[in-house]
Amino acid sequence: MTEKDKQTEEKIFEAATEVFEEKGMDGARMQDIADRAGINKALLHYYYRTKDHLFETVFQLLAGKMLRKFAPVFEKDLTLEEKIRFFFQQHITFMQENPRLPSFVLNEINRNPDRIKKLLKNVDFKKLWMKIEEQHKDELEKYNITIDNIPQIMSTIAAISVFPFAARGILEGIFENLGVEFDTYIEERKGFAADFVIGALQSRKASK
Amino acid sequence: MTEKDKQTEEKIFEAATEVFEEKGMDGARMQDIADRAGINKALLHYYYRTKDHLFETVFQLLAGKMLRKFAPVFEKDLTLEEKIRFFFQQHITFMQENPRLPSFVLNEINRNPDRIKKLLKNVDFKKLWMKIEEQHKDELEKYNITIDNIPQIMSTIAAISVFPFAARGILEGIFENLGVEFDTYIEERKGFAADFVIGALQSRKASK
DNA sequence: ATATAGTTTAACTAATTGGTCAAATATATA
DNA sequence: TATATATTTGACCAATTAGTTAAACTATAT
Repeated sequence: MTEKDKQTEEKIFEAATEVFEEKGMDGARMQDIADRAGINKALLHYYYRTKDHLFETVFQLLAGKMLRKFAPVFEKDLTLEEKIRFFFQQHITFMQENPRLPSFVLNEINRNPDRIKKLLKNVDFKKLWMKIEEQHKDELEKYNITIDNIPQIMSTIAAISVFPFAARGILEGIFENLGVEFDTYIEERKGFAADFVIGALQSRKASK
Repeated sequence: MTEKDKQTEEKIFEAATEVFEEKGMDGARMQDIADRAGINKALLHYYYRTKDHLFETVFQLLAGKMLRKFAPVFEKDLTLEEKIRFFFQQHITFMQENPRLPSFVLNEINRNPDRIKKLLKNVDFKKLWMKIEEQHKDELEKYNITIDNIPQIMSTIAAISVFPFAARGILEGIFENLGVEFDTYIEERKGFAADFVIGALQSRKASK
């Protein structure tokens, strides 16, 4: 009972994830989700009352999963440069396994910005910054990283990691023209991104 | 006649642009577009037979406009570093004026990758590379930029420019937490992005 | 075995939505 | 002015879609 129950609920969740990632909230059809889960539409509504409810459940879990991928970086006992390498390695690998996730999450947040608030309400960014500050005091000074420029730097790191997946359609279109494989490009990117960012940070030594 | 004709067609196009950018193809409603254009739904269908036709018209024009913004960079007679500064300045300013465009275009291409082919079929990237190569031979050598790493470098530049708009919802959510204004962040970004990329490229001198 | 509670289904409903049509109105042309 | 042509409208249609319902089925506990 509980066994079968979980099986069905799990099947629904996986099917819904697929369909929502492919088609988005508006493009997704409950019938399509039911079909992929191998069940009947009424059963779908039995488990998740409405499409909105199902979407919200799927979205919050997926978006949370994606955002949490940023967290372990702050915990590890590594130098700043090692952390940057570690981050790109982990984050890009995660997106290789969930290639549609970034585009889906970004888009649905843009379409309804309130959704992000629920996810971020437990995160205290000021505290996070203080943590980094005491962990990497001298490195931050060396690279001239301050609370004032951290939004630019962090968003740049995120951009370099996430953008290839968010813009996959365009990149694949261009790469086709050039004879480049997207998968190869992504594999290379883990190292390239780290080198690029570390290089840029090192060049900041001079300033200040 | 032709006057009023153009007025109506223009009004429809503008309304459709707004609605499609906000809601996407699937979320957009013909009634909503008609309302915003101040006309009747039947008239909408009189000018653009179907929703698909209207969408395709709007999409091709907007996406083309966005992609063409990358072009002038290759024409100008500037040093490579000047070109990088010029690009971020121009491109980010353009997106300030069309803030929903990047997310819209990226998303609709991911949802239907064939759309990009029509846009790129007249662009010869190999030729473009050869052009850059002869314009900036020594600079490319100095920064160790080759045909092999150009996809990584170009996509990184695009990422740094486009990502803030594609991820605007999330960034605004985080910035709120930090007391940072998105508009200020974007204004700063024009310079920051150029410095960051040039710094990263300069650090590549050593390699090779 | 049988009563009970949870599970699954086929058939149905109500609302939304893209698209049509015939009639009305404005505009240009002869 | 009269006629043809282009534009605009309100009312309508057919298809799709989220959600409901009542009945059938299954497993478990007594």
